[in-house]
Amino acid sequence: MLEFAILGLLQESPMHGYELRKELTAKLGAIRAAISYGSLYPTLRRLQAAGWITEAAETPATAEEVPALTSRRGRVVYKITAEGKERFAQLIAQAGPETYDDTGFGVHFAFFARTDQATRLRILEGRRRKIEERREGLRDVLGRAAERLDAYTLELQRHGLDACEREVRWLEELIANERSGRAPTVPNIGTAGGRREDNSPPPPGETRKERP
Amino acid sequence: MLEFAILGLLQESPMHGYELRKELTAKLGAIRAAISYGSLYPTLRRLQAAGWITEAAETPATAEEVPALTSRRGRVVYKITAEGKERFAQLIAQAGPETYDDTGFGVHFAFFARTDQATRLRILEGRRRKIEERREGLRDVLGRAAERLDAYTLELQRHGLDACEREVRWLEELIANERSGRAPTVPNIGTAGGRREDNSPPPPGETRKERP
DNA sequence: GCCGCGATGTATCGGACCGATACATCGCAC
DNA sequence: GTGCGATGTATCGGTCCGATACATCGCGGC
Repeated sequence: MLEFAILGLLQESPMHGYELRKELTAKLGAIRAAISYGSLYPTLRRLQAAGWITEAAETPATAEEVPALTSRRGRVVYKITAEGKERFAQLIAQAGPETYDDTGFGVHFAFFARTDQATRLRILEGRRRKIEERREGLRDVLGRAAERLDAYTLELQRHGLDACEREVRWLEELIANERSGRAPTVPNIGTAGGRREDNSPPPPGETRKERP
Repeated sequence: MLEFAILGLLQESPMHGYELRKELTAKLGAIRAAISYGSLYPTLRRLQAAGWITEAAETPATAEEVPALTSRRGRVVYKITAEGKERFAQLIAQAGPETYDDTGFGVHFAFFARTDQATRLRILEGRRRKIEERREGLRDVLGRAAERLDAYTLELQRHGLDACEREVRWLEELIANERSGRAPTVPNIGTAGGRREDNSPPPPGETRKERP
């Protein structure tokens, strides 16, 4: 999951660890609290070892060989490699069952702008099925085993059931939107500078559903 | 978290691993999918080593020394010890910040029937504060940094914000309920048999809020 | 009669991720 | 001129998951 998110973010612009964490937190704020350095840095090292990202020099090589003492350990900027982009595409393509749990779905959804429409549809439907299953489970418990559970546990189930029903409706809307081609996709993705080299789908224009 | 849930469940009745997992899944179905054996069994061993649970013999000692071959490895039933109950009470009392994240809160809430009212209130308010913070973060992103993010990411944030607002309202209701003494607490907790030895609060009678 | 198969049941292993902790630099307010 | 919060990199122990292995039991189909 972290691997996927990092590769996705670094395609927008090179970043160092701290920045990466902030962006990740902003982008995934709806899903999870904040990713930990204890997983971020090891993952970065792993991705680098695999050749999917590389370190980019911070100061543009004009340093006159001076340091050696004070050992000046500046920030380490990472950028994605061609292999990394390939890897990211591959991770999108093989969206498996783990893509449908809460975190997995959220992270994939956050990068839907870099995902082709067919895969978007597949993921949305997989997620819907999973939530429907959870919903049925909760209904079963609330129906059959209600008297075995205390009032607080029941209230928890009710709240969970409510959230499930709500998410299914949300997913239905998104699926209908995808099918009709009016996906909520925004044109400009990359950072400032106007270079446009991502494989995002053709932008069919802003479409927002109005809330009644 | 798992430790807490196991100690809580075993206070209702002795159980073996498989059963424990099923009950856990039923009770926490609204929170998480299903707990893994890869964490359940090691945790059971840890709790046993700490003296908080013990193995209870499955067949009531009438086995006539026969086995030794076929090695008949039957199910292992665990029951909580007095120290275990103490540990559980202690875990409730020291409900810290980790109690307010999604999983932690859900698990604690599921055992509110074994939690005193003051602690229930403290946990509900802590959770509310945490969700309010997340909500503010999402509002910030949707307000200030909206143009930096693509339409899918924005939609994710909107959905998350909606869920936050809904949960805050839910928590407000629960808090008001607690304050007025009309907590949704059910009298009989333990398994069949009528033994009543838990420290649950006095049952003020079923109180259900009607949905308009 | 026996064969498969799904439910029941215990267990381990590698890997992902978290929370706490440590430590260093920079700018700025007091 | 000094403390302090933001920026920044890094490790360690521990929790939990997912895959996998393996054994038993009851039941229906052939």
